[in-house]
Amino acid sequence: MPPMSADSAKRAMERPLQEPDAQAEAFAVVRQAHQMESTEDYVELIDDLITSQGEARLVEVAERLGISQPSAGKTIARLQREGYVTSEPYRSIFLTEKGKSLADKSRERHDVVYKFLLKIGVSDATAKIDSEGVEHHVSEETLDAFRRIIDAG
Amino acid sequence: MPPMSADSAKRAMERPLQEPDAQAEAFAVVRQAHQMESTEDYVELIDDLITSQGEARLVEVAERLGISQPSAGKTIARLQREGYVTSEPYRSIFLTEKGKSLADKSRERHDVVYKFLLKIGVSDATAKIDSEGVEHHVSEETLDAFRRIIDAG
DNA sequence: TCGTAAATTTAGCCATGGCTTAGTTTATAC
DNA sequence: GTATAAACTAAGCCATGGCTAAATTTACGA
Ligand SMILES: [Mn+2]
Ligand SMILES: [Mn+2]
Ligand SMILES: [Mn+2]
Ligand SMILES: [Mn+2]
Repeated sequence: MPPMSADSAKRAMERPLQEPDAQAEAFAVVRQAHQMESTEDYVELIDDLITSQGEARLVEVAERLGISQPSAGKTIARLQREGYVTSEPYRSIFLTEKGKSLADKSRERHDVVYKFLLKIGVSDATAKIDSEGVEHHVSEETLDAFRRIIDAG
Repeated sequence: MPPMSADSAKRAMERPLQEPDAQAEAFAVVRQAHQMESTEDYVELIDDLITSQGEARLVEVAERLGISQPSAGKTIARLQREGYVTSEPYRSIFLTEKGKSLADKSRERHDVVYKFLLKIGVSDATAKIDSEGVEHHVSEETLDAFRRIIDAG
């Protein structure tokens, strides 16, 4: 073992390692969230497009995600396999019950995060950007804390 | 275009779509964050292990990430290719200057998120879990807002 | 010292989600 | 109605990050 610097010794005292199991569990939760992340973003976007424009076309989904049409199309195919959307070749995309319900849940959570960031003084542009990533990693407990602050005055 | 429900009409008014470019940019930022995410988690963990236990062994990195040793080993190999760590076969893992500096930056940001969650009333266990994911998606602007709240009273 | 256990590496599997290029179908404008 | 443009699909590439099984190296205790 190499010798320890004064700073390192101090940091080791103030910031002890977690239990291995607890730490592994936290990373597992993050991996699980990432597995759902693109599904959530897609169904939320599809639902928003249907609401705002009457239908969700692949070309618009791809443009708003900032990826190529074939990439978006491949993920839509997975979502169809998994029962979140339906669509026939060359036609627009629809949400199943399962997809609609996930979209509603995701939008609600996304909105809480977005409004919370605005509430604590983050700019609108930054709140939009940060909430797009953060939304997938907040537990119900944290969302409740966010809601309390949104509702406080 | 199918007809619109009353709820949908209301939602379309209250929650208009973003500009396509702005929305695409937000998703691009999230994808960029995800590209750095495992790198940040690894160097932060390796640095913590070196500080607390004198060295970082693959077996411990894998255990704390909750993944198999070969999976961790493969990512360590990438980190070495990219200049974040060094290690010789069957030996422990060291951080380069680049790796150490990323570890310090990541730990600082992680700690801000963790302390912020505690401050707004989230439990310790949940704060540990949520901060592990959220840390990668908070901008400097949002971190400053978090710091203000941590420092307030 | 030497045999066994632990740690590490190697090889190869899989899913996801990016990409480009080229072909096909549908929509539009004249 | 038909030519052209737009939208979509098909095929195939790549990197990441999971996994298991098997080989190899190192560490350790008797
Ligand atoms: Mn969202
Ligand atoms: Mn998102
Ligand atoms: Mn994430
Ligand atoms: Mn993390």
